[in-house]
Amino acid sequence: MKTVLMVAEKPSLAQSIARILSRGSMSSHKGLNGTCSVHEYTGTFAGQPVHFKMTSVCGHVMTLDFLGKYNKWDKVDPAELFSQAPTEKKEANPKLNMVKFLQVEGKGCDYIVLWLDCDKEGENICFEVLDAVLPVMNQAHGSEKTVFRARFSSITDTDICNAMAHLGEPDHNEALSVDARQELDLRIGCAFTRFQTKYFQGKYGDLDSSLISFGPCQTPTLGFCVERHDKIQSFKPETYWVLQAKVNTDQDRSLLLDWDRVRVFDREIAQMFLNMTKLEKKAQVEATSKKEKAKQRPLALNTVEMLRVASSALGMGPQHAMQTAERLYTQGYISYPRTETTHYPESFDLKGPLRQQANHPYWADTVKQLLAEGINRPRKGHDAGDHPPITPMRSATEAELGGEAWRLYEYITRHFIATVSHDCRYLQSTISFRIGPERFTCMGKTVISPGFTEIMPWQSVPLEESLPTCQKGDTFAVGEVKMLEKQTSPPDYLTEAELITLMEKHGIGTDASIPVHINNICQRNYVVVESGRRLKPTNLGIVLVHGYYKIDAELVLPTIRSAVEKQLNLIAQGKADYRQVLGHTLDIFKRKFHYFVDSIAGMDELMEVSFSPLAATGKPLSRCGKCHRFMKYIQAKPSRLHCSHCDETYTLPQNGTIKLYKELRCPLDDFELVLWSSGSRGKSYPLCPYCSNHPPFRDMKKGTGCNECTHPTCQHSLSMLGIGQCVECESGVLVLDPTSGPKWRVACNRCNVVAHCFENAHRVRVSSDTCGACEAALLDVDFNKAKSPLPGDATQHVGCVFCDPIFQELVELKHAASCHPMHRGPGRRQGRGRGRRPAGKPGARRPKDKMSALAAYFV
DNA sequence: GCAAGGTC
Repeated sequence: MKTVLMVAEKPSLAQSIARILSRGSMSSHKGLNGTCSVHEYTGTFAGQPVHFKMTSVCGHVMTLDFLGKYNKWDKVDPAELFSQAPTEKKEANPKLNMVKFLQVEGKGCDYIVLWLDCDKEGENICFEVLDAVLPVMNQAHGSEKTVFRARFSSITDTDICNAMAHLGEPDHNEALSVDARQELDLRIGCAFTRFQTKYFQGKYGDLDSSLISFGPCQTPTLGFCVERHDKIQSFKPETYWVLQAKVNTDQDRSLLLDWDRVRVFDREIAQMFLNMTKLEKKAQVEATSKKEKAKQRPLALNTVEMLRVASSALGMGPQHAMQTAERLYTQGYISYPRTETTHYPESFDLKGPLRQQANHPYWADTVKQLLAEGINRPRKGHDAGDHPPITPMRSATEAELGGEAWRLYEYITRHFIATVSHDCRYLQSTISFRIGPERFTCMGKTVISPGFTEIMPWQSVPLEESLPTCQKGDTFAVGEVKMLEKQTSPPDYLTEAELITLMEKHGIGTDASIPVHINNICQRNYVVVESGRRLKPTNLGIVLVHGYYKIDAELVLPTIRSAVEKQLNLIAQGKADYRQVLGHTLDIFKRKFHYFVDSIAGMDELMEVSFSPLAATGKPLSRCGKCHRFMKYIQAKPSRLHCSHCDETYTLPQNGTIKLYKELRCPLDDFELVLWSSGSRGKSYPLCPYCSNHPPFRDMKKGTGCNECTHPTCQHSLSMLGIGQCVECESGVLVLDPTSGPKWRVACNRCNVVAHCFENAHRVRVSSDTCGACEAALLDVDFNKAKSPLPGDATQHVGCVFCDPIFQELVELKHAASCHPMHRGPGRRQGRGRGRRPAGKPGARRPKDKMSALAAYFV
């Protein structure tokens, strides 16, 4: 029997589609990556009995990047990224082992049916899948077709079966347009980002952003925020005047009337109108009207709308809202949360999800009534052909979900119930009055039937006192007419919800990527989220956008993205050649880039106003090994040391504090060492600013401290302070923290394992001897006389922290003990070693003299 | 260290 491989875009869809096509009779198992499942069943295909294997990828299989050597920022001129630098496709998520997985499942299959999402990205993934799988599939017989594309617009039985019955072919042009998009985004984004970052970070010390990024989506996103900022800044309040009249109604109440002219900007004129109306004692009714109006129930919920409401009503950022929604989805509480669709397919079972809510403590009554009286069909929305609108699938309580998840779930559920409820109907009454020559109006709303506003009370028509019943010609006594002086007020900063709307309107990002772009401009310190989730641009954000405007406004305008997308669509439609469009667009941006580089002084002028030059930033901290002058410690990200005499910058590890380390110097370069420590777990280690940026040994990585330095004799090095292999990670070594006394600690030099060793010891040294059982270095400990834990009056003890019975009592290496060879039984690891020996030479002792030690490291 | 797009 032949085998048909079928591939969907994500595991959840593979399952739903397989369930539909197999009519529920399939057997499933997890694939080798633990994420994707394989669903198998038998059926017929092209008139023959076959075995079906339905599985999925996880989004894109591949991602585009430059060849490794072009990712060295110091070695490559960003201008090269436009053409010279070759790109390669890499596995998007190496942990998933997607290519291998597809090949294992695809081996020996005869046909492949591609069930990827029916958009351009999906079409592109089709070819990524084919690249992986075609080489291992059975060869076709003669001219027989083996590759098929299923096109579907919803995940319903009829649509899926229909797609299966009318298979087509993958569209190469659509896939190519995505290839072009990827290459453009990569080359343009990286070139501008690297240039800006290096240029400004090399000049200013208080920029407070480790990355000054640029991108075709994030930059216009920032642009929207700064545009609003500029409007606020340039706003000039204007004074205006309003007439307000009160009339006394029969019921001994008064009624506030609005002036039909709304407002005037000339005080004299307002005064004139006031004088004229003041003469009049009666207000005459000129007309009355009553109109029945409806407030429409909401459209079914899609991602972008959910994100808007999450931000504006629930105070949840889009990134966080998406994470929460995804959790609700994987736990089965809601349907797939990433969808553009606001329309339920005809066949969608609306009553099922509704019934689920019939006993919910908060809305059981509303739901039961709807079920009894019949639901209202949801309004006709937009069908993007991806997934049904976001729908609650299972009832849940606040206690079950907790906090944030509950609030989002509650909103989703209320919204869903609202979509099948009736519109809110109300009566709008209007009375028009004339007082002297001026007209005034009074409006009132009374609810006829609340409809969906019952389940969405925040949408309800506000309760108002009802208007008096009257008719044309009636008169009321004027209680008071007064003139109010008011001022126009500036707009406020853009809310996140408004930004989402703007992005959607201009086609900046997609439902899945909008949260990412907003998050990016926050993380890069271009904007900060203020109360009410309003986005206030920082100085850096403002200067960047003003700089783009000054040099080349297209770099920040939302129009450039859509112009590029138009070109890409031509590729997709087969009306333009992929190479030509790509080459042409890259050429334009290359010119823009060179112009930007040549004109950067224009942006620099703006930077100068807000930021201080490197030399004027920071506090003197440690001495440079070259000129022996103090270098300044620049705290703003990326934190670093700057020697203004040598004009050199030395990057420091981030997210920790830096202190001078006892004025000790590195034996290799004479730089004064600094002590890096992280707050949370009390980890710290000395670090040479020069070695950390220019590692002296081949096996020392850039950006590391003395605890990874393999200097054979320096008292701060891994060689001297290392004890043994880390208890958790594979490559790390536990290193004594020489500054940690009196509560002595050892810490892994790779992962974040920190272990407490001894208290009440005034000195701890790492001995040159190793443990006979596990090869870890022995510790030589001098305890305080008064508090020594040792038997008798002894204060000194030498032993292995893992194996010595006295030390085992004291050392909090609980985790370590359980996986130590002595307690673990026959294990994989041989000895613990101390990591400071060259690998592959078990049992090799540390060379005793310096020369042979150096020789060992320089081979 | 960089983009934007999928998805987990």
